[in-house]
Amino acid sequence: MAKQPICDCDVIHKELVDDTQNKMKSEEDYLKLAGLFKMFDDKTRVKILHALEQNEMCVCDLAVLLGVTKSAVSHQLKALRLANLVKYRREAQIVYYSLADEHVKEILDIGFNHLYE
Amino acid sequence: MAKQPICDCDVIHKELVDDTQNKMKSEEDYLKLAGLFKMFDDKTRVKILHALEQNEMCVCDLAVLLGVTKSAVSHQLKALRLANLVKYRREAQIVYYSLADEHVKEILDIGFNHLYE
DNA sequence: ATGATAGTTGAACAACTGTTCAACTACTCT
DNA sequence: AGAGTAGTTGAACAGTTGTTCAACTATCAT
Repeated sequence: MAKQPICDCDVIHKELVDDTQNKMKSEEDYLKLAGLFKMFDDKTRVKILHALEQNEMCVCDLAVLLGVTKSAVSHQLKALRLANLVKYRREAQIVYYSLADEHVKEILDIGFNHLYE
Repeated sequence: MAKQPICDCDVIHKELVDDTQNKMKSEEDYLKLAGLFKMFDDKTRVKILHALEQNEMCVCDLAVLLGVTKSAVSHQLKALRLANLVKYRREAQIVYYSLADEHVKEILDIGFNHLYE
């Protein structure tokens, strides 16, 4: 049996669609953008990022602060590291994490601003 | 058998943790913030938002533009509506969607900026 | 009223995500 | 070398998410 078509309707505003099409970015850009915001879409991750905005801290500090296991924190930090949102330095057994750059703070701020208005 | 403790280590930097604790926001705030960014964490949704930044469009236009069913678009638009990120007006059978406010554009822009540097 | 088009909704399903557990590595100290 | 602490990793599991399908509502034209 036939698959359902993508849109079972006339294209009502062809010019508008074409104009928009031209202004759109690449598939890859949207994927990257979604990937970036994905790092801010989870309660634990935003807490980690906001905490690191206040102070550089180690995995254990964050685990205690957030009330989750070291493992959970470490997994999330790995994701944040891969997304280049946090950086770290090792001092003996302890690994200290901090925000990678000002962008992270900017994104958090614009988000908080949106909520408080 | 006993549950694994949240952190099987000494709290190494108690003062840092306490200081950070004081600067943190409420549980609810982080939930809302994550909820906001969740609307930007999906390829289809950012495409919809970026498309609506260019032009006001109806559900069918978006479906054709993005190559997904009307249903998929409608579901996502509902989520975006509930998050107050898009608004709409009905004209006969056709429902036109557009961005709710400048904040959405700001968030998209800061995201794109982060990618292009 | 009937038929046609635009849009919405809920169920179903597959794919993805976040947490924990358990086992591991890395480093320090004795 | 051996014990102890900090951190990482992969498997497993439950919970969530995005899409489609099918059935619905809403509006318009005849």
